[in-house]
Amino acid sequence: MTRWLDEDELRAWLRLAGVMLKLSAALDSQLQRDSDLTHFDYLCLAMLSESDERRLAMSELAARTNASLSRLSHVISKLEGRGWVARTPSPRSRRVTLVDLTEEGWKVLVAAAPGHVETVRSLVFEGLSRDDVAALERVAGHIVDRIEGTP
Amino acid sequence: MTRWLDEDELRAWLRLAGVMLKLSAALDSQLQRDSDLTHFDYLCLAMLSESDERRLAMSELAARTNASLSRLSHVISKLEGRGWVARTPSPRSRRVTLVDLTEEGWKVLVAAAPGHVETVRSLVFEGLSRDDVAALERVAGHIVDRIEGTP
DNA sequence: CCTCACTAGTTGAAGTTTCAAGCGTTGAGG
DNA sequence: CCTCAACGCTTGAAACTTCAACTAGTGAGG
Repeated sequence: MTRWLDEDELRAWLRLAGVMLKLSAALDSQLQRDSDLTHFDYLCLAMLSESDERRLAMSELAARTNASLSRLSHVISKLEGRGWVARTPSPRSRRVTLVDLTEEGWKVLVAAAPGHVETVRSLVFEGLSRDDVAALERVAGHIVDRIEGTP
Repeated sequence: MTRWLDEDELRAWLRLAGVMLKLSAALDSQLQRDSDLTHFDYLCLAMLSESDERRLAMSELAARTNASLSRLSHVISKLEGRGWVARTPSPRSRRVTLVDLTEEGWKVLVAAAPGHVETVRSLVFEGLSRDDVAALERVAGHIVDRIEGTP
């Protein structure tokens, strides 16, 4: 027997589903319009910029951006084509590919960041109390944990 | 001057971004595996099934599924090809297209629902308190409202 | 009545993501 | 040493989404 969602859960679920569809669309469209970047492109550049030497192995970057290696590989090829990242073989192991953020890529990220952060602030955090932010972190963390615990 | 996110906001934001990427991927993959349906396909069938006469105009369905008309049109063509929905011109206005859920489509939805609900329950609600559910609804509602208020 | 801006929907191409298959590398066990 | 399964990554095709352009119908204002 299926345990259906009760009334409260259903309302919460529909809103969460709305957030997933609309928020990611809104972020994509702002970044696309202002910086010719996908939200996922942005995430890649941002993760690289925050790592030591601004460089990461493909697998590590895939993990940090929650993406499949295949998706990442295609996107990195695109970004590489634009000169924003560069692939270099790892000296450590010949099957590892390292991705570097180039100076160009860094500039693109720096130029895109303010608009993106502004959008996130205005769509998500504006008008949210401290408690709301804490609850958001707690609940979102819970969901991510459950997903990662169920492969 | 950009107002950056503070520490708490940043943590909450990274988790929320994780939810958007991972939860929708998880839902898609469960539905794809078990019922050969996209989460968006499922939403279309579900919205139709809950409406009067199991029929809606394209625009109305687009609004309820948070999709562009173009995206919807392509997907409805696919579902129509499988015999799960049918397009009929509206008697009210010749530019309106109505979409009906067919008997076949209804069966597909009924077959897919338990597994989908089970997945949602297990990834989202299992282990969440009443208060958490309320907070989720409140915060998610807040975000959706802000997006809809900023077109 | 017209006109014209707007609405509803479709379409094809371009861009993105997934899927499945494949290639070379590594390392644990025999 | 070998072997072979697992790892890290890439690739091409298929599936999906977006984008821009387009058809056609509607209705408010003149």
